[in-house]
Amino acid sequence: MDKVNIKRLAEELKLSTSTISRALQDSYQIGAETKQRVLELAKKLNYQPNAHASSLGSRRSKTIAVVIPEVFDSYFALAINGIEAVAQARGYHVLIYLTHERLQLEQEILHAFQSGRVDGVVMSVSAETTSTAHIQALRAQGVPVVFFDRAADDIDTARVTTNDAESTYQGTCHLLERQCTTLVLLSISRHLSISRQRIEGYRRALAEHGISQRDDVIDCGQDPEANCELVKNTLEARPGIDGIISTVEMLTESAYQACAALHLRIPHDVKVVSFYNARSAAILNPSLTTISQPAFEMGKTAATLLLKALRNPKSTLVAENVVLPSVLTIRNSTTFVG
Amino acid sequence: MDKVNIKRLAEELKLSTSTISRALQDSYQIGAETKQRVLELAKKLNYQPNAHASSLGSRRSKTIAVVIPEVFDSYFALAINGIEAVAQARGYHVLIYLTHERLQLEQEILHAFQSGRVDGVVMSVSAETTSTAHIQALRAQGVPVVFFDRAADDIDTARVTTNDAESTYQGTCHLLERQCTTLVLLSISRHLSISRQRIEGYRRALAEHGISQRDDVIDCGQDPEANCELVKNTLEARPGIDGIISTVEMLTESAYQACAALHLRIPHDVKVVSFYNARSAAILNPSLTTISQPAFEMGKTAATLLLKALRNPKSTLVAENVVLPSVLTIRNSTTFVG
DNA sequence: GTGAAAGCGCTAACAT
DNA sequence: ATGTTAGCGCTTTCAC
Repeated sequence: MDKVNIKRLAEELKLSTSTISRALQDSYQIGAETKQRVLELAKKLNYQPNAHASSLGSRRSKTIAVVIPEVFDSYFALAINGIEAVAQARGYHVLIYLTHERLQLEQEILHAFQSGRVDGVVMSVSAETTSTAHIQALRAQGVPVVFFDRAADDIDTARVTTNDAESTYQGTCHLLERQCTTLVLLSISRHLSISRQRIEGYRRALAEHGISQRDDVIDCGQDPEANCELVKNTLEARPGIDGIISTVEMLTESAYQACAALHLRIPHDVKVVSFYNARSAAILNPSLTTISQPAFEMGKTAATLLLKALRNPKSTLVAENVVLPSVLTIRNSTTFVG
Repeated sequence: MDKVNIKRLAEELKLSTSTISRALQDSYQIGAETKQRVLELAKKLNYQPNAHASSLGSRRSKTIAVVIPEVFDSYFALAINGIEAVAQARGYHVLIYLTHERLQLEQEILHAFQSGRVDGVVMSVSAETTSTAHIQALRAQGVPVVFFDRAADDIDTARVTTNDAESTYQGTCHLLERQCTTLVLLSISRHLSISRQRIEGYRRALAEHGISQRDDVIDCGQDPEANCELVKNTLEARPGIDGIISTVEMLTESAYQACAALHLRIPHDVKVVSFYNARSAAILNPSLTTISQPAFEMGKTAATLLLKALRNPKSTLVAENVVLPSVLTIRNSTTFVG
């Protein structure tokens, strides 16, 4: 029982390996009848093409990499689903790499991609990513990169984002319309483009309502407990706060728990709106007013753009910006309580 | 500017390609000084080894596959983190495949692994997986498979599970101790080993409390709305129900919403305990009593077992069963209300 | 429409 | 400690 490879098929059918190869690729040069025979024997012998040999020979791996900070938030979990859906449909494989929000890891990962392991990359930059030379270097090697959600501003490539500024603006306006007078915004990593955009939308809403605040952006970290403390301390230090807008799903928990610890009732004392994608929003205590990003679609779109670029050899990925809007869903955490 | 490969390095240093190859692999046969020179030039020229050529030549891909049903539940998201953590630490790469709970997809995915694309597989079977020939076939080809969470009973290999029966038993006892008299258990796919185990633990608890019930297992599907309807209909049809135990994170939402729709108060009218891993458990309305699996550790352990097996060529993966206990955390959804 | 042959870039005996 | 030499299994010109 020899291993079944292209050579074996060739021998059995008294054809050359190149004919077999072409037949398996459904090449137009091969006669229908021959194709038929090849496919039949391949199936009969349970032939499985060696992916590495194929990649080596063709210089295309049919593999894309997904580089993301974490998979805790529902956002990235849902985005993976979207990416995987289109990849699977097109016969592509998906390698997952987590940067754990560290620039150095991100650099190492991308650097290694120069080996040709992957044909392209779909990524969301880490919270630490200020310098982007590693991304540029990869692109210079001809590996296309598509950003989704968290993009690097200074790189001209396709990106799929949501209307960060606008949706935060809407969320903030919503709080203000519900009679909030003093707000705080929970943020991570201010040099992240999306963070800045969200803050900008927030500020614009405040400005339009004639409100000027200072020190109203709380920079949180990765540790939920520490963040909870941070929020708690802020709420204690400035008792007037009656509205919280959280820009990350993870921070919702900290906001709720900080309020609980201080016996502040939501929405009575403090109203909360959060970027949030998990279905649990509806069954929180109280149910949460959310800004939810179309995570699945964003992943799907990013992967689609990448695969499209991969189709023509001259992988020309133009600086295209697809914006998929988030939706504000009003629930009890911002109910007006006269 | 030629492409920089091992041959190029060899020429520049006037060494053979094999010496370069060995030096790069830190072989003991190579002199320290030579190694030094090779590594320096490699770095200087930004040499990146071609992963496919390497895999082809060595017949080892340094890649493992993760095959899971979905990434919606926090469980799998957390498990991915665990798997990725150990893979990254050992220089392995992680390919993600989603079966979307479909046996056919799972079969196709595993079948394709016979090509040598991956060195091993960490998997959780789909809800439809009754036949396991595809898994056996892969193992027969010498590709080791480690199960985590959802294992196939009839396959003798390493598996990492939680104490499904025992923890469900505990959760059920907890409900009974809180004076519940009529329970239902929300399940998916009864032929899944873990489902059966959980049901068994549940039944044992009931039996020990002298309770015999019928038709108390509700078989849910993948659609949250449909599941909600199902739960609602059951609660309506049998008004005595005062305790729900949900065996899947996703079903918690359906349980909560069904209760809300019927104006049943949790925990007053109905108490709820659920397998649940998301941090949001603490801020649900009411906060949820959970049985939480050590998801990250389970992923980590499964990957560790796989990589260990991969180290010795004779990939002997014995039928070893690592059980990491879940923890019951009591919150308000099961508070006793006299 | 099919075949011959030269790689793809690296690994791994086998030599020395 | 280093070199020689075959592959690994497939793709892809270039012939016919």
